[in-house]
Amino acid sequence: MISQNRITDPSSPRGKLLASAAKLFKKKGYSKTTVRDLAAEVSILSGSIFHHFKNKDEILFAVMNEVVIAMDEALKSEIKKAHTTLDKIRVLIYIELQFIHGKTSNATAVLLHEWRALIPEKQQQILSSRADYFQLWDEVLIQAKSEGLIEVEPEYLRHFLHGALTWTSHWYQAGGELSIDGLTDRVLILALKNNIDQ
Amino acid sequence: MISQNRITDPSSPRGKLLASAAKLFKKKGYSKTTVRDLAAEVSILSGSIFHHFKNKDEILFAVMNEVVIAMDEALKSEIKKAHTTLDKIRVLIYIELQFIHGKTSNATAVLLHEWRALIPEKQQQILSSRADYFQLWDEVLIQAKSEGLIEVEPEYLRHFLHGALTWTSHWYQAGGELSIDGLTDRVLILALKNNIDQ
Amino acid sequence: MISQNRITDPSSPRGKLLASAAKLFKKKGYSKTTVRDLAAEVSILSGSIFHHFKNKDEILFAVMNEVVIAMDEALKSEIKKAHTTLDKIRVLIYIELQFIHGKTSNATAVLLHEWRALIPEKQQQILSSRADYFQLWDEVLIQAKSEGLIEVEPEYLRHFLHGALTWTSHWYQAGGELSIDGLTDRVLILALKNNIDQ
Amino acid sequence: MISQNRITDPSSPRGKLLASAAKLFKKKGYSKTTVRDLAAEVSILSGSIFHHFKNKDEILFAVMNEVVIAMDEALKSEIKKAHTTLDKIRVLIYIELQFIHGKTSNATAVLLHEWRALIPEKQQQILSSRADYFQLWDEVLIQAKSEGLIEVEPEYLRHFLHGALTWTSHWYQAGGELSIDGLTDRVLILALKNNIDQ
DNA sequence: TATGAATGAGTATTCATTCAT
DNA sequence: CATGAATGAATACTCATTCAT
Repeated sequence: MISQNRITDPSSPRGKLLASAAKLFKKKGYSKTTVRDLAAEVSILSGSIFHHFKNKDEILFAVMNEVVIAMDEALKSEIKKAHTTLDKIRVLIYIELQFIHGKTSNATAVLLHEWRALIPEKQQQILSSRADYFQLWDEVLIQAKSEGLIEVEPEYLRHFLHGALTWTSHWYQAGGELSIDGLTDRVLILALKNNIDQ
Repeated sequence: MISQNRITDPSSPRGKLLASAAKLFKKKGYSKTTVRDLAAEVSILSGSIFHHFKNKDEILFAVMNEVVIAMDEALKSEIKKAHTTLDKIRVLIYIELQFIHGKTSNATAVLLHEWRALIPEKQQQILSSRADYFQLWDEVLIQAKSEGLIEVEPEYLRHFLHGALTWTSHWYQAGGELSIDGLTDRVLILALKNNIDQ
Repeated sequence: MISQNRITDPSSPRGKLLASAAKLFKKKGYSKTTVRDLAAEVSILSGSIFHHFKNKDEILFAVMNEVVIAMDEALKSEIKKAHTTLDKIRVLIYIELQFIHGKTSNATAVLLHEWRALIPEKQQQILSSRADYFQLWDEVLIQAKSEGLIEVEPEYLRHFLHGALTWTSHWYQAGGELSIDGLTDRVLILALKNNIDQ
Repeated sequence: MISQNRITDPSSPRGKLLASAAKLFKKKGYSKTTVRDLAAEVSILSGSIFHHFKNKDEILFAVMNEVVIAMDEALKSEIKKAHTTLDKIRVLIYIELQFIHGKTSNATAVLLHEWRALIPEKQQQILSSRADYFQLWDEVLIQAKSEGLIEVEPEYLRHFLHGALTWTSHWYQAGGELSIDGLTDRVLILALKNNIDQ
């Protein structure tokens, strides 16, 4: 589903490093993950990390940046396939949940929860990469508002949904009794103006 | 509005330390706030901090614990004054927003965003203090469900709302064009099953 | 048995402090015993210690000095009562064991084992107070040598016996199957030239 | 004389660190020797110490452990070469004096005098390594007792001699008028039952 | 590219001591 | 005399980063 353009080959040393970094940053937090931890995870010595990344910041940035690119590409690709505005809203929610709970959950968690660990300069870079993604959300929600599908102002709704979705990483377990589709359905109910019976 | 039982007197040395800690932990993050930073903020020397708290962990815990207690007391007190279930749902949302964006916003931000920095043992303590607060939410939402006011299962809805509210700290600015009351209204729309016209 | 001249009254605040200091210094070592530990032991606050002693060094010095004085007085007094040289040697050994394992064992242990913790200047003071005590040992042993009671040179023998006696604090338990008298007998055997049958 | 199995190569960084640690721990005591002192002694920076040892405790342990191993090996090897029980007793004393006053005097002094500075858990490890050494002493002394060479019970005698020998570090100067052989002779006189004329 | 020893600035924490009350 | 909050220098230890091999 997700195209891998501009994404490091996961079987390369750099790719393995990024995957391990995402895993450890999620598990222990960025600041508590040492470069030595990371080196140990990929069975090299700490000094060798710096042949692949200039410094620890760069690793965090790369983890985040790759997931940002992947999310944007995935959303663009899936939105195209959706024909009604309702379907498009569903895609917005579903893709985000897929990233949070699917194969890229580690990197996505890092993007969402280690934001402040990133140095401000690089936060800006990520934000501008992420603008496209939010733009897609806004387009769909503005259309939905004009169609009377939603009630709350699109910008506010985007923030509300983003918050609700992000927070699922703290309580939702993929593989439990509630599927990601089921979860998507419930979030959709929140978003929509239920005036008739949807 | 908020009773101050079991809360450190804010004019005491300990109280000042806690307020400054909340401010700095919010601004720079717990792990990047040094004990020296904190001491400088209250114009004492770093060693003197340990006259008031056994270690840095204890400070984070105290900041969180006081806000947990205050939230619980505030919610209990306001819920009592609300007569309809609809009013009660509004109170759930309003109180949380008040804590996130009002006078206790620093401490509340720390509670919500520095969770992982807290050592696991103390996370447990906070969680059990917080159980009361969540219990209040559940009681109201279960009642609302039985009255047909909401559609999504109460537990899921609580998580969605909690996420949406928490996330407001990243984008909403109190004092802007949208008041906290206005913000509360919008969140309420999400929560409710709008079958007639609310 | 031990006269209390020049020794602090044990029921006075200073006396209680010294007794507690001896106890703690023996148990935890001087450097690991904090002024706060000591204050807690006598139920005062740490700042109050400095009304009784100028600094921590002084406490260690006082503990040592009092036991040095007491040992000297005890030995002088008991030697007088011994009539033969053999009896006197026995007294040398017995008194030392009595101090190491009797009521003053804490302070004696501190004197013997915390020597290096004392600042050099005060080590000199203790050494000169202790000269009298060693003088008594030397007088007795020189006489013993001239009578053919011992074989090894008196000065060496004094060191050997002193080492053997000091070391008993690491293995001998008063109140066990071997009494202090029994222990004295065994040390005496070492000291004496057993040419006939002692 | 001393085989170096299981002993760190003294020319390696770790070996140099251990030698310097032994020297400083003897001179100033363990607790008064700072990690910075130690680093300065080997001309590295304090942080680099922790490249070789996990913490300060480990350094003390390593110093003690190496000398314990060396003493055991030296004693085993020399005891084998002694044919009579009398010779063996002499070896017990001589080896201990060699360690206390010979090339390994620093480390041996640390083993004997910094015992309490070692954390209890590691004291146990040293004690169990040291059991072999004491076992050799006991075997020889028990044999000596059965041959009528000594009078005092072997276990007590071991403690007395150990104390007397340990104490020599406080007064005996190698290279003075009394040689280590001469010192050994004097201690031997203490140990033996001099019934005829030895 | 990988190693691993060394760096050096930084961290939380300790503790004897002071002093206004 | 006692208090207890504050001091401030010192401590062990951490860790991202460098660099000769």
